Amino acid sequence: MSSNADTNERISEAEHAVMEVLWEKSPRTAAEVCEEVCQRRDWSIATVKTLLSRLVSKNALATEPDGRRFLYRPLLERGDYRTSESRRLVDRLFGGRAAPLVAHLAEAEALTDDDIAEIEKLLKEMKA
Amino acid sequence: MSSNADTNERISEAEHAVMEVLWEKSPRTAAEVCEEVCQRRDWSIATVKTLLSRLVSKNALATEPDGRRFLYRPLLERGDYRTSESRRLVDRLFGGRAAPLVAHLAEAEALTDDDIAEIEKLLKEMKA
DNA sequence: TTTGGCTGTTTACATTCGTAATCATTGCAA
DNA sequence: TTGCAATGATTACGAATGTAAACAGCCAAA
Repeated sequence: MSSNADTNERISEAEHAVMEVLWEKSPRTAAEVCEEVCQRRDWSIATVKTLLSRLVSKNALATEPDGRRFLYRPLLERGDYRTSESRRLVDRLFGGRAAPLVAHLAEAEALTDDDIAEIEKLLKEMKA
Repeated sequence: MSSNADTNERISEAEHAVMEVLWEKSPRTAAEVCEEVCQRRDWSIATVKTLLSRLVSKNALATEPDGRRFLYRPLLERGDYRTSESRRLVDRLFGGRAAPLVAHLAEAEALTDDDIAEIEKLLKEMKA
């Protein structure tokens, strides 16, 4: 069912990159998060600290003190985030219906044969 | 195959609302666009004019003079926009694979039975 | 011919976002 | 004990966005 911390605030793309790191493993310090993303995104530690703060004030992350620094852990769950972002897209672009999205992906050839097979299997299982 | 005006610039959500109106029917004047969205989004005509200008400078709309006003028509195609936005989401949230997105929608119960039936039919047709 | 509306253009202004630099505190090494 | 290094907090600042108001040009009605 997935939980719900009241994360009404919207999470930006840069913030999302930080969330991904913490979803993968948490809790972590700011420095540890930086180790994971700073090279890839060409960020400085300062940037990471800013993003962490913003995520804390948006209630997407919780902190626990560890000596004189913080350990950060997600409050917002990855599944919930995926759900809300997916829903936003479907609402905005496909009138709220998911089927047209899949149709579109199919037409746009964004689906490989493997994807198609996989999705069919998924749907079959769903109905069972 | 869908065409390609070089619309590199990102289109914001408010701008997208304007695009939808013009995708539905074009060309239209600023006033006509306003008729369609101003109530719904609680915008003034001034806002619509700003958005139209920004879309023109982003190469998403073309104008043709009609007397002393402009008629606006889309350059960016709806299908292309949907494709790029969908791809963005899939890349950002699902590692670039569409199947996990569908799986997620299914798990999140964002798919109705009708959706599932419809998607199955679509996929079946695709393979044919 | 004057003037009132429309039109597009220019300017405005508060928020959010991306990306940091600086500041203040504090525990640890010398 | 004292100064440095690490860490969170505060401040910064330009670009994009949402949302408009002000302005300038011009056609049509009076």
